Amino acid sequence: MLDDTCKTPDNCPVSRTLSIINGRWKGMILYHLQEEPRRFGALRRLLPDITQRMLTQSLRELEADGIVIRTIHAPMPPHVDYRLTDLGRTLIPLLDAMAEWGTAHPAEGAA
Amino acid sequence: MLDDTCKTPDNCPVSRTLSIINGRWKGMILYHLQEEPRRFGALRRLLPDITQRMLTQSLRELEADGIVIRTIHAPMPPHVDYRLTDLGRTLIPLLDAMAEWGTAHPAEGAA
DNA sequence: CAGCATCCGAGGAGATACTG
DNA sequence: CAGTATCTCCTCGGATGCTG
Repeated sequence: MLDDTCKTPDNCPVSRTLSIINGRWKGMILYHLQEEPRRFGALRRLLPDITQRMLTQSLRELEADGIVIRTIHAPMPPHVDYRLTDLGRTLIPLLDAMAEWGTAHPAEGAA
Repeated sequence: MLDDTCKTPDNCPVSRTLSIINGRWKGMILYHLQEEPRRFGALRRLLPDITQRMLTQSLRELEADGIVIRTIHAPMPPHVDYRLTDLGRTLIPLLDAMAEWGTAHPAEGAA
């Protein structure tokens, strides 16, 4: 029974989980990091409409939450990649479930 | 392979799923509607910090997305309750998974 | 009881220019 | 290539007051 802990977002596990993947892009970034590490430029190509600013900011926040790790492979020319941490990997079933739900229920409310 | 459909939030099933439960309160509202229909005032008591404005707005958006149904049982004095639709009920496993994840991983990144 | 109308501040998010 | 710095807009969400 989580009712008692779900009076305010700060105490609610559901809200805390959501707060990690909130924002316009984080879900998609995590989605693209599921299979393999990706370079900054690779993510930009996978998400054509994201700005560098939002990609950097989103990755930094995910890093601060312990979800992704940033690895510098070469300083010059710059070569950085991002991969899921072990903690981040535990989110994969959740991402899969969301992808599945979104695929199974495409905008039924808007019909 | 969802990679091709996940270039922009509008096309990404993950993002579309998230867009339904986005915002500060929707996850918690849905959580409290899992078990039984709730009256407006009951939800306010379950979520002491939410404002009427945000509760109304969140419920209206969930209604527009086909996730909850608003039922007027008596016009005067007003008696309204909210319950999950069949579509809304399909979100329960997702909510459970999020609650479980949030419980299992309490702010590890902030450690 | 169950709302609606209005105002307002904080921060999410985009565009653009510059850098090691 | 992989960023940082600024500027700006706009939406989210809170506060308050009023209503059938």
